[in-house]
Amino acid sequence: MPELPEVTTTVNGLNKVLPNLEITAVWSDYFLRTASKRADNIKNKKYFEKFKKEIIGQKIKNCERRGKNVLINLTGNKTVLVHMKMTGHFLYDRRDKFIHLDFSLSNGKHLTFSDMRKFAKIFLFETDKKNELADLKTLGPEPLDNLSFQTFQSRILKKTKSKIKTVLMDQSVVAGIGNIYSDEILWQAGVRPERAVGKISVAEMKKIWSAMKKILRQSISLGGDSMSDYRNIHDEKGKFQNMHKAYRRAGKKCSKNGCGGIIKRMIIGGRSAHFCPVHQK
DNA sequence: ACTAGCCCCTGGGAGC
DNA sequence: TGCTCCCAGGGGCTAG
Repeated sequence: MPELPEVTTTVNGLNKVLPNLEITAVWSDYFLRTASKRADNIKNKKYFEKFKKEIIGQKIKNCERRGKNVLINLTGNKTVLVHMKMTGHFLYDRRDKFIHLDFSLSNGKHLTFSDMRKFAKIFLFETDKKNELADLKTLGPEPLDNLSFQTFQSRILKKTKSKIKTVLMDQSVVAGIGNIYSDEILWQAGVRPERAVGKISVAEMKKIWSAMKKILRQSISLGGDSMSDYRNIHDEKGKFQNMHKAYRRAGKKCSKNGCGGIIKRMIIGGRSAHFCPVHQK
């Protein structure tokens, strides 16, 4: 599912093909069977018509990532925000069975959005109001943006009683980490996902901090994780799923040297957590 | 202010 | 073969 490395991969791909292209038409069928309760989402037909009218004729300036959100900056002080949620991904000049949004571009090609489970959240806002946008201003710092250990630790420790996995996945603490990477980070750091944050030592916290940076960077270098539906904009799979040590490996041997543990699965905060009961303490 | 639990959604896999 | 049931889960929302 798209977490920081996958969204980064998508945005890097989009920035290679989209800048300076004009949006000439927009199509969607999101609202056919899905009536969004939120007025500001293209799943709402009225909103989609307005969205369409406002972006046709605008040029794409560039794309950026903030947390798990894709921001497509357009001319005319407009930005499209896309949260891909579980199964969403952009495709350039490609289609698949689950296209629910299609931008026609001035070079004759299409930017499409595949979203099997239709969980995505997509809306338009005024670029200069970015700092006031609730979806963005509640996000914590970017883990790969010179996030110091001191800052990381102090943000984590605001939730002393909460479980470390839940806190790592809390977007207001640190932005961009979801279920896959929280499992992998904690496996690497040797810390159990259900440990209360307040009972984690400074040495362990440092291991979590450095594992977070290492693993996110490693996944970006592998083009992200395609165990589920994620594909890059050319419909190619990433390779991080081949590196999993914990996520979805319940019942398999822990691959840490000399460990001998068997990966276990448990539910934490309504999400499945995977960990090694031997070397993760 | 916190958390637990439901909801959105649909394909894939297991079981019969 | 084909049906039913369960599972995947980010994040919004509500009830407690």
